[in-house]
Parts: sequence; structure tokens; C-alpha cells
Amino acid sequence: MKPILWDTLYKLSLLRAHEKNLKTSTTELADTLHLTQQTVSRHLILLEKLGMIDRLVTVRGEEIKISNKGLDELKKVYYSLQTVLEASDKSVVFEGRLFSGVKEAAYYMTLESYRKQFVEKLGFDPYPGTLNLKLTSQIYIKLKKEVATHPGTLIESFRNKKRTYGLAKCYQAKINGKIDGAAIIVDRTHYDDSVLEIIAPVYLRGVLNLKDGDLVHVEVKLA
Amino acid sequence: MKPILWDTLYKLSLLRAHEKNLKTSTTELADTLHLTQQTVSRHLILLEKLGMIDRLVTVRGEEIKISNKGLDELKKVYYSLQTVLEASDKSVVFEGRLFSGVKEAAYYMTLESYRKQFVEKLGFDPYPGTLNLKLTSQIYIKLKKEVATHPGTLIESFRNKKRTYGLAKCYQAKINGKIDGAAIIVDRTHYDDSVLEIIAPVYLRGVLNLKDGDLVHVEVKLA
DNA sequence: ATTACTAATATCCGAGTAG
DNA sequence: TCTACTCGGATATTAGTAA
Repeated sequence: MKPILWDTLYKLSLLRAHEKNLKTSTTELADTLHLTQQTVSRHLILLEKLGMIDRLVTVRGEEIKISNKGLDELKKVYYSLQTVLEASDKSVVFEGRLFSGVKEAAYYMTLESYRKQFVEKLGFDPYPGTLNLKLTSQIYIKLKKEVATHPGTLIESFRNKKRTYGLAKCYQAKINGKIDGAAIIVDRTHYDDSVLEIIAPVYLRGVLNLKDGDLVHVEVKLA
Repeated sequence: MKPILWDTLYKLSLLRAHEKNLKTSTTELADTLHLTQQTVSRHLILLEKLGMIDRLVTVRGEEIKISNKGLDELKKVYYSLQTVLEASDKSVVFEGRLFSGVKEAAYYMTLESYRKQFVEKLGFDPYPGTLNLKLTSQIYIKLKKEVATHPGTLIESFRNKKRTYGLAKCYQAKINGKIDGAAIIVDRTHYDDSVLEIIAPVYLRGVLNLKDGDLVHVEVKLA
């Protein structure tokens, strides 16, 4: 989404177009937004095409409502700014889209040597399985690499009869501003740096009512 | 400030350029921001000219830090989005620049008939004087008019020997996210709609360390 | 390596106007 | 009135380079 369109969407939100239909006209909007009627018209068309707003255009004006997708765009910026501006502890916000990964992680989580460490070091018994987030921007990928340079909580490697299990680094995290869990960065993972793996004491898909493709925000604490 | 430059400033904040010098190069930034090196270079020059960032440019890279002015721009959006997205009660955020008004208001606040009403209806004894904010955008002026259509807390008119004193409408407000007070909309005021007047139980300039020209954010509750 | 200029290209805006 | 088209001009971006 282009900055200029985001800006118009943002201004629509200031006019409360997210909670009720905003009854207005392109002329009136142009006036308050310091743009021309034509530009407003074009912006609204583009925002509608992108699914950011719903409109009811009539011959004597129009009604505008910001869609859930549009709200997501606003939230993304809001949550990011939250940690930028209110970082009491240092933390970073990631945004990713949920996808179904290979189910291998669930198996690892049940290994007693790992599980015991999670309980001791993170303070919770992890639900067997990880939430896989495909990071939505290059920025987050770069940030993930930076996060990985921080100490974090080390989950040590171990070996059993069959093979060696590698080490992992965990960082306290808050998922969608609600659930406490951890981001886990594994040394040798099947995923590249564009994926963030999350664990939590609960079944996140259930508790947060998530499905594949949903946008998820994760605040990772660097302690 | 243009949306496109705001966007770059915002992205710099995601890279934590507000808390420490960001050591990078235009080429590297271009890569993570999905722009070209030339565009990044130009954006940085413009942001610096606007005083949004400080830079140390050398022949093998540069250091970037977001200035306080730049942080203000980010905060403006953040506080606005806060009430848009987290409005449990309905509320609206205003942004204005502090200026010294005529001192007349201080006199009114001391009139016993007014003062008594403030204590009874707003629950606090107002500091004698109002904080005058010059609203920074047409959007806020429009919002102020809309707020004025809401009921609010009525401070009734009265007359003494000398003259009649008009009525005023008050709305619970939070100033800079910290101090509780009220926005007061007076029927016949010396100011036009581009000014928002704030009262509070404390001396806001002192408590919030404000001086003329400072940006102030006010969350007005519509109850 | 860098940053940032110039010139060419692409995108965006707004005046005029149709429907 | 309204929305939204066309198109010329304004603005932003990028390719090519200089320093």
C-alpha cells in the first residue's frame, strides 16, 4: 500500500470512518483534507479497489466505511509505533501472516529434554506446536537477524540414542497484544529468516481465533 | 510533511533510529525499504532539511538519528490511532500548538458561580487559567465542530450586578496522555474554531513542562 | 565503497468537463 | 449538485555517473 493512500485512509479514520458510515462528498472531503475533489475521488477509488474501504456512492454524495482490512493497515502502524514510542523495556514488533508449517515442531516440543527447559527457563509448558508467521516485510527480516544477536533465553542442545538436537534461542513475546508466549529462533530450521516461530502455553489458533493468512502482530522483548 | 517522507521516517523508527544512531548506507537502506539508493538519498536529505533527522554522512556510510521533532511527527499519528483503535468510550484526539492567550480566562475561572459549577460537575477545582491550543489541521477544526454537537457537561450562564456571563460546554479530556482535565467550548469566545481551550486541576504548563509552540495532544471524551 | 547530482522516465495531481 | 473521466503540468523516482 502506497504511503499516500495510507495517509488518506488514516485521515478517514480520524473522521471516524471506521466505526460508522461517513456520510460526505468528495468535495467536502477535499476541503478538510486539503486536496482537490479529483484527487479525493481517485484515492477513494483506489482504496476501494484495495479493499480498504467500502463505499456507497450515490448521485448526491457517498458513504464511506473503513473495512477490516483497512483497519489492519492502521493497526500495523499503531502497534509498531507503540513499541517504538513506549518501549519501557526494549522490544520490537513483528508482523507476519499465519501459515501452516510442517508439523515437525509439535514433535520437538514434546521431547522431554526440551519441554523441561521451556518450563524452567520460560516459565510455561508449551503447547505442542509452533505458530509459523511469514514476515510481511524485509524490515522484519532484518530485525529478526538483529534480535538474534541479543542474548535471549538459551534452550540447550542435547542428544539421545538417535541423534543430536540443536539449540534454540527464545525471546519473551506478546502475541496480538494479548497472549504471552515466546519467539523461538532455531539454529538449523527448515525455514529461512522470513519466518518467525512462536510458542505459547496455549493453542494460539484457538484462543486468538486465527486461521491461515491472518495478520498477526508479535511484540518481542529483548530484556 | 508529505506522506511519503513520513513513511520513510516511520520506517527509520522501525529500525530503531530514534534510540540510537543507525549506522547504515543509502544502498543498504534502499534494500530493506524497497526503494532505490537515489530515492533514499533524497528522502534523507529532505528529512534532514525538515529537521526530522540528524545525520553524520561520511564517505563510507552514514549515521542517522531521528530528532525530537521527528519523534513528534510519529507521536502525532500514534496518539491519534490510539483513540481510533482503542476507543472503549468514544473519544477524539486533537493536536494543537500551545500559545499564550489573553489572560481573561483566568479571571472567569475565579468567578465563584463558575468555579462552583466546575467542582460540582467536573469533579475538580480548576487552576485559574486555560491552556490555549492552536489546532494544527483543518481536520481538528472540523472535529471540534462535531464535538460541539455532543451534549457534554453544561456550565450554566449567570448574571451579577455588572453583566451576563455566557454558558460553556465541557468535555472530559486527557492531556498528553497523562493529566485529566476538560476541554471547554465557550459560546462567545474571543477565539475562532481553530483554538481549543483546556482546563485542569493543575498548572499544566508546569506539570507537563510546556512552553509556547509545543505540540500538545488532547483526548476528548464524548461520554 | 560511499553520497548525491543530472536527466530521463514514471507517477500523481488537478483543471476542465461529461454523465 | 454529485462522481469520475481525460489530459497537460507538477512531482517523484530511477538510471547513469561524478566526486
